[in-house]
Amino acid sequence: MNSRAASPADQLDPAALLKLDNQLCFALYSTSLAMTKVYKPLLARLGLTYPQYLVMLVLWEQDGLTVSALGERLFLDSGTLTPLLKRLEAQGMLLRARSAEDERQVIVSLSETGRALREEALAVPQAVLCATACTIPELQTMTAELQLLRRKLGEALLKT
Amino acid sequence: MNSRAASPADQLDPAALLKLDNQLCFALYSTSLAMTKVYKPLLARLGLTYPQYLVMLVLWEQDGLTVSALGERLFLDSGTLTPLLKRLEAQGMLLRARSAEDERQVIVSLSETGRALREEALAVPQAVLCATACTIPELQTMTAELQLLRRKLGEALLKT
DNA sequence: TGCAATTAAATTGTGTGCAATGTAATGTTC
DNA sequence: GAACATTACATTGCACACAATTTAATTGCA
Repeated sequence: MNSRAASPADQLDPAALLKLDNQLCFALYSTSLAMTKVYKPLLARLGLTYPQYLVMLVLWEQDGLTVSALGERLFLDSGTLTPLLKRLEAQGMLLRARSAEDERQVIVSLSETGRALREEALAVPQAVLCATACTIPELQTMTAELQLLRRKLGEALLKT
Repeated sequence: MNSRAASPADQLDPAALLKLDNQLCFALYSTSLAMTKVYKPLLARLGLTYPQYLVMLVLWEQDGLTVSALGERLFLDSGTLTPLLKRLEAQGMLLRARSAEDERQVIVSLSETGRALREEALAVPQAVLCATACTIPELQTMTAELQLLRRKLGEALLKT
């Protein structure tokens, strides 16, 4: 028998670590999916999916970014962004144009429609805030914790 | 001018709420994707994707569940699970069989291979724990917070 | 200058998520 | 007990994610 006391809740026991409800990864994964479901009806009114909304959020902050700059901001690659941006372009939300200085780059810029959509989007965070049933400080704390975790995971990935 | 002081960090300002880095949803979404990337090489050795791993975690806890019971546990529907389970079955990890009592139900049970895979999987949480560079209590706290948020979002979804 | 190495997007292929629909089995009601 | 509703799963279609590869433009360097 171990010198350390064993218990069902013991988080260092490999078997306990394997339980679904003890795993941060699953809490993260399932909560992220739940969040997307909350956004879905709100964004449907704007004609956007959740990843498309993220792209618009970035462009509303800074217009005229390249695909790779968008990707760095969102942690997504061209394989995800290229078709997504094409759909947004087809909807008339933005324009994609090869850069004149560097023909390899594609500059993504908002259309008038896309820029105007920001006004409609201003109501979205409030509605989500309400759905979370959390206070602003609670949300800020959790956001900061997740950003820190994301950074640590990113660093771990580099070492791989 | 408002009676309340305005500042760039003001979280009640609709424009500030729309900033990408102020949004919990994006922290959640991007961190969940980063977590999946950390799992990827670890699970590749087991021949599993991350959602497939989640199914195996559930079955290692309780074998012989129906598709809908698996779905309730993982917050996924049959449109996601059916093809995923078929792939796991094709890999020889599990068996799918119509229930004798109720022919509408499909019982999912581990194969010997699938049950044996648990031994290999025991090392996975440790490796992820290491990648997070967090202490166990930190992870437990964040997991509990996320589970609470998931519950609140689930309740908000019912009201829709 | 010439050309290999690098870089930026796009493309391809696989595997989810999920809404909407289909199908077959089971319950329910009169 | 026959018609109808409900349930459980499967299927279809669309939109991500992302690894791997391709294509085209730029850079670096001998």
